[in-house]
Amino acid sequence: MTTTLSQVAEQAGVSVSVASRSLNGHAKAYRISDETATRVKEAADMLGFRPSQTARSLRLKKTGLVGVVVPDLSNPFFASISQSIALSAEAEGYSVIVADSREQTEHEIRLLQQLEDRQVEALVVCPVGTESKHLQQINERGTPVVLADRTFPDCELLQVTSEHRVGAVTATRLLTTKGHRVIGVLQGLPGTLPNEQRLSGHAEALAEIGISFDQSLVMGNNFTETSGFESAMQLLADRPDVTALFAFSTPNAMGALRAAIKSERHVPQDLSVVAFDDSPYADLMNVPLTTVCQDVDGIGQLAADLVLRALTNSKGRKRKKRHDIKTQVIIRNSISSVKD
Amino acid sequence: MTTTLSQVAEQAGVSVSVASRSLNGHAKAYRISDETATRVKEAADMLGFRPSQTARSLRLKKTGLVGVVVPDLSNPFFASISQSIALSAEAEGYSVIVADSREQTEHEIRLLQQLEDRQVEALVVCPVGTESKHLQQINERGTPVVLADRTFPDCELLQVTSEHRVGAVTATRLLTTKGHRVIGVLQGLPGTLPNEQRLSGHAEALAEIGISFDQSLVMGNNFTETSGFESAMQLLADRPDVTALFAFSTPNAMGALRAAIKSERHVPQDLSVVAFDDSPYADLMNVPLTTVCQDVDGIGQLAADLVLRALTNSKGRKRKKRHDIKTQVIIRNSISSVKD
DNA sequence: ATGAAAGCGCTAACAT
DNA sequence: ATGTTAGCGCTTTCAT
Repeated sequence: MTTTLSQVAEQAGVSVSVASRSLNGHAKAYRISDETATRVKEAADMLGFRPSQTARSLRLKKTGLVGVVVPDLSNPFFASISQSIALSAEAEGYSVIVADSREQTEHEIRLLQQLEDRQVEALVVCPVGTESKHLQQINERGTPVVLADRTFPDCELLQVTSEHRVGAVTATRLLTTKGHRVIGVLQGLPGTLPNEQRLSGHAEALAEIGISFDQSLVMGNNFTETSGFESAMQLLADRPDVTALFAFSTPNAMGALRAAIKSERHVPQDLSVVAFDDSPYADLMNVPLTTVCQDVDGIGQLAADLVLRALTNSKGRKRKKRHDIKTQVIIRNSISSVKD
Repeated sequence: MTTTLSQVAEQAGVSVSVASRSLNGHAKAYRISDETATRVKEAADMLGFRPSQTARSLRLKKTGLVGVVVPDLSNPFFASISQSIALSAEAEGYSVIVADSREQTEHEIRLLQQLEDRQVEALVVCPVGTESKHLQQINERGTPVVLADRTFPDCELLQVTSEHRVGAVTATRLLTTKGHRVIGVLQGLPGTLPNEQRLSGHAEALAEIGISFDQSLVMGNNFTETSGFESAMQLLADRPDVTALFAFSTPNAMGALRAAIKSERHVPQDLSVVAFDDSPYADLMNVPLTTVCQDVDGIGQLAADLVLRALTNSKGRKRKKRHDIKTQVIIRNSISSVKD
């Protein structure tokens, strides 16, 4: 059914080695006569020969495969990152295997195992959970690993993420300068670095004006809309003195807007909202959202860049491990001054 | 560095065949003593043996790979489809290679070639362009191809898409029953089946009330926001008598909303808008959008199902080729009665 | 300038 | 119950 190299060789009346060399452009390096080379190429064309990548991979110990593991491919943030990797990889002749860990460490581990078995040459992972040991092990075993978004402190892997702390300081200042003093926080997944750094940035901005951080104003367990909605509902019920909300993700913020509607608070008159991360349609919302937005493409492209560089370059090169990508403030209309 | 089967065999003091059979659960089929089997497994564990999928693939002529080709992975619609395939495939032990064709046929062809060379066992493609020949050829050469979203008439491939025509009839009726007679259409990519079927459904709904379809009311060249915005601007300028817009995608609709703002028309008072396809936040828009929404997960899951079935089942089985997934109307607040 | 043959790591048909 | 060996399709060393 499928044509093999030896059939091409036979058709062209040469040996497999000559056929291989002719087709791989090693013709002159092996001083194969032009005439022979052409004959081989014609035979290959005629038979519709396509070299088996599987056989090649085995022989060359090079699969041309890059693995990508994300917690939720339907989340536009991770979809964009996957796309960046895919486009860069394709341009260099690599293919990318994507795997969706469904936010669960056990799946992540299983998928990584699978990818390692397939001998991907490098991995980009947006990890779940708070442990990086398994990732470091893979890296030590020889498959370069690049972390994106969810990174780890004290970790020797290449990492790309946003300036979460700085961004959160900015966001909170946006509120405090308008006089807000009781700010509810709709957090994402506790324990993840982005979440903790944003919390710490928030606390820092509060400290600047002499307010101490109040843990009871922090609610939520996930970057999802459900978490945002439920946290906002509870916060608005428990703490009627809250005048502003800081949502840690776009879905969190959407949940907050729904909660505001449901509890009959007008944004921004009765309640101010600021979100970490932007949605493409944030300006078309019933309340145009003020956001501190991440450079998603920047993160994806840098991750892609690092991973491909890891493939090409001398393995042992020393280079910067952590990369923190700047965020950008977009002022819209979801914040008002507190009235006293 | 990496352990091979023969090292395991040596360590366990058996031959490679026994090692292979023990580890693949063929122990009893080959009446290998339990004791031996255990010894092999222990050796494998001890050495951290992981069978090379590459070698396996070559030997078994089975790569365990499924290819997915989409026009734009950052589009939530295609991201969801890719996710469905990935999740289903992973559950069956397959891995998926995703490729992004950037809406260009030439890229699509190149990527498909690449995937075929990698000997993926099946393909799900959301094709670009109006030609299906290359896809049919792949299918005939032995790699089952399932088409999703962008399908083709008179095509023998398995296909999954929405009921575009029916959905469009519904959408247009939503407008005509409110008295709208001059309806602008913001179309997507002309020539694609979803686009043409929606046009035809639109014309059909107009015909029902004795209006003939006016081609000059149709604008746009893409499913993007830019296309939606520009088409709406032009339409509103050229045809001041337009009272309603029918947008063929969520991004098209967002463009329309921006155009409405820019040209100082209030939706729905001065202009009604209906969109084909829903956004998760459509209800939080400044104008909550009335939509005819596609069952994205339904499409993805069925496509995944068909493709995995094609791998498992007897190849020659006769089954339904085309699957049209129902759409659902979601009434919100972007349509008003025409005032006369 | 070309060919023979080894071998990548694995499975399975064929011994014994 | 276990071992030997061919071979999947390719690249490359080592002849010639």
